[in-house]
Amino acid sequence: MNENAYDARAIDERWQARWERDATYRTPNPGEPGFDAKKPKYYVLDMFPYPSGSGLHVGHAVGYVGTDVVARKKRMEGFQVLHPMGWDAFGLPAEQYAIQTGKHPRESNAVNTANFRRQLKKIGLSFDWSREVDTSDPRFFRWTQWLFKRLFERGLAYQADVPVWWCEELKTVLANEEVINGRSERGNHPCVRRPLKQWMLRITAYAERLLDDLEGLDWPESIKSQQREWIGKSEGAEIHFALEGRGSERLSVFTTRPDTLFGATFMVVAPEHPLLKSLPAGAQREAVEAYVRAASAKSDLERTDLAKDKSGVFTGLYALNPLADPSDPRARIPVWVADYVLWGYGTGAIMSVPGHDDRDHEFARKFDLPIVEVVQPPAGVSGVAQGTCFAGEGVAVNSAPIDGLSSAQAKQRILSLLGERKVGAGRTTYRLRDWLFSRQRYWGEPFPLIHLPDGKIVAVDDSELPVVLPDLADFKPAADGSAPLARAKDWIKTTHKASGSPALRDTDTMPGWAGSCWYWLRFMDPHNDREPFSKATEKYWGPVDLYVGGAAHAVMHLLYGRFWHKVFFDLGLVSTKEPFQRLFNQGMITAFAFQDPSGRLVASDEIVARGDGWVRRGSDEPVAQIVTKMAKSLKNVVNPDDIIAEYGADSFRLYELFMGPLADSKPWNTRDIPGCRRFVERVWRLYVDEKTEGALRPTLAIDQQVESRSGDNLEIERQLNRALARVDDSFRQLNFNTAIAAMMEFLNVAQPRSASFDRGQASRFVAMLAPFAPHMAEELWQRLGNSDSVHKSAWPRVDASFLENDEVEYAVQVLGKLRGRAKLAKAAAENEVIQAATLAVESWLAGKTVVKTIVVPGKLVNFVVR
RNA sequence: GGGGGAGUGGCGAAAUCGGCAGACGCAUCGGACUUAAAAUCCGAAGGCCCAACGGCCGUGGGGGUUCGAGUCCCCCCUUCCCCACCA
Repeated sequence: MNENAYDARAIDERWQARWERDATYRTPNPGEPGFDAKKPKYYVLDMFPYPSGSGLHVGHAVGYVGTDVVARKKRMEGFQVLHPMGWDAFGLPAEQYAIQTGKHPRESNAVNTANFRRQLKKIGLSFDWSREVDTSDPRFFRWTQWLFKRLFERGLAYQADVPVWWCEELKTVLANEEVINGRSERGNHPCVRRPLKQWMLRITAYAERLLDDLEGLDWPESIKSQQREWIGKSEGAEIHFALEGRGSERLSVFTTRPDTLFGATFMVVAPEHPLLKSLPAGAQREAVEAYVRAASAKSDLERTDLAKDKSGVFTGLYALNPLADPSDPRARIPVWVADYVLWGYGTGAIMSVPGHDDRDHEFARKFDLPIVEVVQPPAGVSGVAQGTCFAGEGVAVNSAPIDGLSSAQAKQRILSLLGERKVGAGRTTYRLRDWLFSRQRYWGEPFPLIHLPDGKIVAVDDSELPVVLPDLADFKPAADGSAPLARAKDWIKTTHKASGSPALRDTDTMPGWAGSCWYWLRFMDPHNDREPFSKATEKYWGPVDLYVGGAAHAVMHLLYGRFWHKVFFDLGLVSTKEPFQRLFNQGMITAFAFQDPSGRLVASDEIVARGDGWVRRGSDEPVAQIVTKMAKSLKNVVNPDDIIAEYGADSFRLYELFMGPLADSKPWNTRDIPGCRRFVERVWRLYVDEKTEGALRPTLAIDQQVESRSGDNLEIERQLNRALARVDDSFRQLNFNTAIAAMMEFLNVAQPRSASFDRGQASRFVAMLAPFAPHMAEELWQRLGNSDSVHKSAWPRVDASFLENDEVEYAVQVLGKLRGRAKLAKAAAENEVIQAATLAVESWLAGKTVVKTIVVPGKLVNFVVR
């Protein structure tokens, strides 16, 4: 085979092996050999993957290719770049697989991570593999446990009896976030609520800071707003109502509209409210008990789905408006129970103001309860007087102490009245709940906690970490919900180091999120066996400068990670308040799928192209092309291995980026890849003559210094600088599609002028290409006679003097429509421009009067005529 | 119901500030090279009308601002993602 023919596989393999041998992408830490304190740092991080059994598909890879391009360019620009990769290895799927096969999850994890590592290496990603971490490795989770201990010591971890989501199929407790419409997020199995003793993390203590600190972050606005939504801060008041005939017992409610207090015509408590457990015997009590029983049997799905149709029962109790004149009959308010009031939010009880709250309005209509107007809407807006509900702000009416005040003033007034009488106060409530942090599962970090004979729970000594998982043959949770670790009888028994007394280990494990709450810190100092990471490395590397991943993690991972990070900040372990300075969501890679006329999906491998459409193989039935997620069931999943085998890693990388901006979701189309492959080959032929022996085209072998450029060489130089400027620009929005287009345009100019393409230009173009097509760039760089890696060379700089031509072409418009063109010197004066433009559109101006002339220098002339 | 995106050729997409819509690529068509094909190179191509010169229309739809709108404003439609009785 010809030495000079482009051979993607040989080039990929040669340079991947060389990079590995030379540790080209190894990044030293402060104090290590090779560390250069003068260089600025840049930490570019991918959301590390869960190493599933099915391997990477091209959708996972797009983000990794994007960050790789960033990392490579930053290195060339003189930054010390931290760009690591690892495995988020604990979690349910590995365990489910283990239950089915009887194989230890550790084994399948080793197989899966090996496969992921192999796939990533084939893409030519410049990770510093010496920093690889695996959250299921004891050397890693030792520190997850150590950090949990710090939370525990701070009182941020506590045990509580909570009604939790229990999935019978998975035999586990799930977090609120893992249950969607009453079914498990993973597997879509039905879930029910059930009280169990669980470990909770007090994330609510950080709600305010998690909200406030979003401000300074360079994150997509949509993610910030999702986090704000999730934290759900609302300001209002807690008001205590006395209960008729129940002595000092109070019913407390939370409201954001204390100004509507006098419009409360009934109260509603959640079915779980303790007040309901002490009702006097009688018909009301029986009705309430029946209602509560029915409500608890309902899944959340039913409770929310039936939202349109409100249900409820009168409890027989009356509450008393704390600010009303007791002789006013309106002061006596009936208390109902209804499941539209949620026990988990606020106080689990509300004052119902049907005139000014849509839900209360609906309830009042259904049960024929009185509706009183206490807020007069602005003129022209309909309200209670017109038989509708008005939820906005207006002027208080029918509310003796505040009549005539605006809603805002009225709120203040009511708050001070409540304060004076000690029947309420301002209160801020968050939708965010404490985080249910324990699982009754096998494949997770054991809690580093032990139970003493006196019932106390204490952490094990730091020297006893890690608490490793016992080896089990059966990983299944028990039918009663107890954890699999409870069956490891020898493992459970231990000794309290401080007192020497016997103790039992906690048998719960942490949820899949635990490792991902701090892994970016471990990457900074992955081999440290005295601490999770040293202060010096954190001070140097933190925070993450660019964090790239899917929007799927908008809330949970990013909120949990921020929470832990803030705790670390308070403990003095980290020097920044926030872990991720810039967050970027890559778009989803979708794929084409096909639908038959009835709308059913047809697997892609059953489709053949016919004419300008598609038909199902072996039939004339036309099918329509649609865009969907990549899914096994649609048989439209694309594996990068196959693409790389056919086209090479560089063409694969270029296509991933050329499809569109990194942030956009866009459909994969393997048929488009040859365009990128062709680009790669054309670049190759610009440097290498495939028919002759030399390593380079003869013109490039000569190192000619160009003093003053002219002709084709000048044209190439201009296009090179234009391309470089566009490539530089593409790093702001990570729309590398435009960078690649610019390099293609350069090629279209340089190729026909290859005789004038000089060595200096050739070097700069290879350098520019290096982040995108690193293998071929390295090969050409070497052929240009360099001994060091192109990836350690300096990023070329734009010479602005070549960005513009001396001659510019003006577009000439008449009444805003393009009618002609005029070539002019760049420096041409305005009257010269107008003169030339007039000439260019003479026939369009004939017989008309020019009433106005607009000149945009260097671009356009527009004549407004009559 | 609420929040956030998106809608541009047959397809993926470009288009700093409001200034030549469709760059770049795919597919398509034509040409060169070849015994032939592939590859490669050169060229055409938004739609409609026209023999042609050329003209008209055109960025989901309808209004508006402007000399000029894919871009700004108002209304509407479609679609994707997230949250959904949070008082």
